[in-house]
Amino acid sequence: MNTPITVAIVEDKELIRQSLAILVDGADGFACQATFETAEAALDHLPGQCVDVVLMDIDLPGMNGIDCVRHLKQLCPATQFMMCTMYDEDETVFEALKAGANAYILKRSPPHKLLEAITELHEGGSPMSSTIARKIASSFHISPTAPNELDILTPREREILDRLSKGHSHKEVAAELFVSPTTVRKHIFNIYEKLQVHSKIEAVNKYLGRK
Amino acid sequence: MNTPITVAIVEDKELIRQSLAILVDGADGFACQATFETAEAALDHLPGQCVDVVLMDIDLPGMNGIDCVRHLKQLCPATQFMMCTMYDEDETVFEALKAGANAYILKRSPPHKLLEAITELHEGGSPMSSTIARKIASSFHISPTAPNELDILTPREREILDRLSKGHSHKEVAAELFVSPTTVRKHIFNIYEKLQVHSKIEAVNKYLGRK
DNA sequence: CCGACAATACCGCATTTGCATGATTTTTTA
DNA sequence: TAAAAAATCATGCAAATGCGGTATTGTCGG
Repeated sequence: MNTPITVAIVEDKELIRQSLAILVDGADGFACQATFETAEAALDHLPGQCVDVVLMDIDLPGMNGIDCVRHLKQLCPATQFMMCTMYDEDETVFEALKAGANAYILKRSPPHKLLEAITELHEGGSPMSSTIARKIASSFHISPTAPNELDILTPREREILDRLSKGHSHKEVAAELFVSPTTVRKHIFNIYEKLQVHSKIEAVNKYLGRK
Repeated sequence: MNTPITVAIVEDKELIRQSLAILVDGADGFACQATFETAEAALDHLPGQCVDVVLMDIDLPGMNGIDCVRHLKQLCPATQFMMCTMYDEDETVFEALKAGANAYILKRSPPHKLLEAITELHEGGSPMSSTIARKIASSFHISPTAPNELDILTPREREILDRLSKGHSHKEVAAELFVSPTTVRKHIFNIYEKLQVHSKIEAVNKYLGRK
């Protein structure tokens, strides 16, 4: 415990902010260096003192915690951000991760779990409340409904669609595959019929599984 | 602890398999119902007895653990799979998640952590070793090189690009935004210049962050 | 052997798109 | 407030694209 992990807290609710500060400061090996009521206050003062870990509430008045992380991560790349929220809503989780957060825990976590999470985060891990982690894991699962659509395409059609998805034109694909441009156009036409679309972008979106 | 969590273990190394079985069976609330040396053996016998949780090694002789999960997940959708491996290589993590695994821990985890993870997994969580979780979290981060590209677009240009990405033509976008089609075309032209691309698909690929 | 399908290829037409040039008005910002 | 940036609109051309029909060849399964 030579040098304690320095922590900052961004949380608008007085009671929670104080509780967290006391918990962190009271524990061995941790030092609560600053607390802020708003995202704006954190943005003003944190860049100067770049702490190790920031506990960030999401539902703040004014700027929300996610946008705050997005900005702070630019200014303090070394600082680790732990989102700390009441709810486990789908969208916010992914937005927070995109913004640069490396941990996401629910406020209902027991105190010792919280301290453990801070340590893990500081050591290069990414602690997640398990329900949060499940959401993330699920987002990787291949959906069992979609794949059939692409199954009805022939290998040649998939080949062409793949090249279209990389931004190549009829002519370019034809040259790459050593066939006539009209052939490629015919294939594309067939692909559209099978996938029930009417443009390259719609076809590519289906191909890449994003609609 | 009314009904214990039933567990199966797939692991080729005798010593590790035995250790895990003893650990699980010895703990309160857990029951090790089967152990297998190979993926093939698990595929043969598991579907009949569908346990709650399967601990799956990845580096198996013959079929690897990831492909094994891919097949078993179809046959036993209710069973939860925990990948259990020595190394934390990038690709295998994501492949395992895609295959349907909901937990991924390193073998070096202490025994009590392992039991805790099994419980969490069974209760709907997705326990991950923290270094694994970091990899996953990082995969969501917007790369620090790319974002500038989209930042140089104006809000209006992003709006238009977003609609293009949904497969709308410039005419449709014009109608949606109540402006002239020529205006939309001008915007699109400006977008191409800023992103250094020459077609819709290339622009949309950059917009959606996949090149 | 024959029908179904895939892959190849062509013609033609209307529309969309990529690219160039130019201009006006509003908004932002220095 | 003056300069810069953004949003709006227009005209025009050549190429790419979407959509329709037609036809030949080869492969595969019944």
